[in-house]
Amino acid sequence: MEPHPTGAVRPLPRDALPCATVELARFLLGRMVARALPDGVVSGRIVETEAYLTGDAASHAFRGMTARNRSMFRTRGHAYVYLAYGASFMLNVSSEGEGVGEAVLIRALEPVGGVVLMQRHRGTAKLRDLTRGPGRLAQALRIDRALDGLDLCAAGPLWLGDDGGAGAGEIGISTRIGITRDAERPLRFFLRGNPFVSGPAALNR
DNA sequence: AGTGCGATTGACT
DNA sequence: GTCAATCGCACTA
Repeated sequence: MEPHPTGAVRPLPRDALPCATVELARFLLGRMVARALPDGVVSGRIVETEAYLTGDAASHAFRGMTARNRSMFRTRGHAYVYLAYGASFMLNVSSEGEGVGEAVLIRALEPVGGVVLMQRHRGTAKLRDLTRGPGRLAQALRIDRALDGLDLCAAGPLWLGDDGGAGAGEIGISTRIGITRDAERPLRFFLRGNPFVSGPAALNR
């Protein structure tokens, strides 16, 4: 199917999302994230994800539910947004059922719609610097803690979508980036060869 | 109440 | 390639 001519991003209904976290992380590759703002809609294609699982020492939910991570425990398709290193917001999609603390981190997008807006938000014109990395894409889409807990399966300020474009392509797998505990698990997924994937080249093969 | 530490980024050598 | 900024949060006492 061709991308919709107007660039519209149809929301993905919840029952289209795989329940299992690793399956969801792979499923989301090639799908869209769309953000509605007063000046227009900004969107990008997901090219890199990571899974955070139950019993995973790298996960924020490892020690149970807290005020920060409670959105991870919602049923699949809800936003878990948190601030990392005091400066960068991270967008996750909750997975599994209500009460299970698992999620998929969106690590990189390929810019699709509203590039001029993204350039303004990021303070750079360079396409490759707009949404390569979880903190960068959050800034490009103006995602912050106010969106934590949002349902991403319906049109609203932020949603997951399918524009009918780009089939996923070949999926690469590696260890996750920037963690120290449970660092050897192959839970990072990316579209091989896509220039908007973050991380060191050695992990992108 | 105090402390240590990040699911990162951008500036710099 | 190296490295410091920055602050909310979870943990200790």
